Amino acid sequence: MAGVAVPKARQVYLVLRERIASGGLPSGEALPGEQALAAEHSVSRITVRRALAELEREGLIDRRRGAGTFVTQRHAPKPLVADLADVLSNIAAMGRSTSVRLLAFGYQDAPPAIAEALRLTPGERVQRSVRVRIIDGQPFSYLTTHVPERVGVTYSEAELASRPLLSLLERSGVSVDRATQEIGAVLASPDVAAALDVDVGSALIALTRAVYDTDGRGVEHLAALYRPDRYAFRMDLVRTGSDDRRRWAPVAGNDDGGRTQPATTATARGTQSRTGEGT
Amino acid sequence: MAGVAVPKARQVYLVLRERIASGGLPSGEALPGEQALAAEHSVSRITVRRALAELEREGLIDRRRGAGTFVTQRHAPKPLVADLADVLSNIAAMGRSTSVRLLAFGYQDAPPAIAEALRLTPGERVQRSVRVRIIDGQPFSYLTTHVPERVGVTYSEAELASRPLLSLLERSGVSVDRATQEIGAVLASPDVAAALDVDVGSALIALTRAVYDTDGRGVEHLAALYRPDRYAFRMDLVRTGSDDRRRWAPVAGNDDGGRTQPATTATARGTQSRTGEGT
DNA sequence: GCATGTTGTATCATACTGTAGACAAATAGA
DNA sequence: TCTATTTGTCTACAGTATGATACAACATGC
Repeated sequence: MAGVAVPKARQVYLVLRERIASGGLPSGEALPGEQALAAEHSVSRITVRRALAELEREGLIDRRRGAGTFVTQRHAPKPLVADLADVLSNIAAMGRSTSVRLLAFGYQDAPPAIAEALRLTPGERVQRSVRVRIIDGQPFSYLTTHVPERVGVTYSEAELASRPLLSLLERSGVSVDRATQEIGAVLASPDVAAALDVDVGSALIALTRAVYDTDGRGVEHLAALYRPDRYAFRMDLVRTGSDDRRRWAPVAGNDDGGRTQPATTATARGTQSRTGEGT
Repeated sequence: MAGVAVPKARQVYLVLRERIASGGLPSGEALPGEQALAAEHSVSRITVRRALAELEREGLIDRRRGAGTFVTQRHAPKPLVADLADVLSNIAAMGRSTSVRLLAFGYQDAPPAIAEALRLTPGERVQRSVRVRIIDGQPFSYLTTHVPERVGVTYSEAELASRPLLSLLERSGVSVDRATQEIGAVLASPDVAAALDVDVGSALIALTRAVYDTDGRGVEHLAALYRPDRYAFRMDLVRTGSDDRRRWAPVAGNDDGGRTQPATTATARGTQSRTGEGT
């Protein structure tokens, strides 16, 4: 890691921000003193102060000379929660205003990874588009799609910017049948960070989806990146089966966009590890 | 961001590492020259060289004076893939050797966020445990659980380290009924980073789950963090419904662990997923 | 009041980060 | 062979990050 290390001040900043966001340090709560934080993280007090200064600049904490440092009252807005059992439904059904910004649009040879996922012949032409989805004026997802050329030519650049891609495909006569998606996590690269208005190196949810028609041909490949503070996936499960074969089954998506939850009215989000032990 | 910025060398390093891992730069492919990379990222050549030096140290690239820089052939091992539709089944069924390391165990007052999620009375006592799950000798998940004291006392610390928590609960007479889980992404804090053997500030998948019994009482709260290079969630969907009410339905977890998939050559390699209790 | 603990400020020293330029050494291709 | 390109190495310099220490200003509780 020579030369590419994360500065200590940033590490302390990240830990404290995470602890505040996750509720580990409730609103109004006093933080440990700067000396204590310095000892806890094995850094100097000045380094701790840099981290605290950044948190204060962002309005997460309130520092009062002689008194201490306190978590600001104002709660961060809860992220939009999408039910994974019905991920592909129209997000507009959730009653939020969304818009789309088209960042790139064009045709090219299919990258190897895309061609493999969509079962295309190597070197086949695909349409590539990059879109940013915006909710209530703030970007929350960065979508890169690849579509085989024969499918892509059935709609225009303008249509892509205004209508969901899936509905465009079905309008074009594609009989969408199956999809496989995978969820992971990645760090924000500079271009994505700029588009989503986050710092480079922020954590993002990564969703990769391949959609197939009834003939098993790939018709869409989606690589989506979501801001975890504005978007999360939820899934409700019920325990089914007899005693000797108990297992879990997903609660099928309902049409209110997943608002009817069996539990958790206030989706406690990101309940994250309360530090301490380990190593 | 004064004082808590990510160094440029690390940004370049992260971007290139991501591009290699994602297949954007296939094995054997030549990278752009150092001058070109410097221009592309708007940094000096020396900064680019620092990033390349780190990539070379990790064995991801091969640099040859006079020739150029090339992506190493060796493929990174693909992550273990878990089917989200059957997430809570026993991971042992995957035919991989897993073990657990218990990092913390004790009783305490319920943190506000936990109490809210499990619908506990404020200040109720809970059992807190921190475990790291290891597969094939390598850590891949960091699990923090909170269980109401009345439930927690029915099993011992040693049992927690050796058996899935869910089976312990059912053995204790708890009638597990429903669960809600949410997926997001976070950055690794120092303690988690050490336990999972990753750099501080790495991206991790965050899964938060609340489990309830038939009376709607919370019996378990799990906050799990996964290394995305060793673990990912997958979900298969089919398009159902008549033309006017088309929507997606999850493919229920079947007992071949979801081997009957529509596609996903990319993830179908060999051992297949049933998955991960508590995991 | 006054002791204590807190944050704010200042100083100095050291190491790390980033930039710029120049040149050497090796490779690949004409 | 010759040329252009690429990586390897070196020097110099400015700016930033981190650390150690001391002291000032303020708040709280006794």
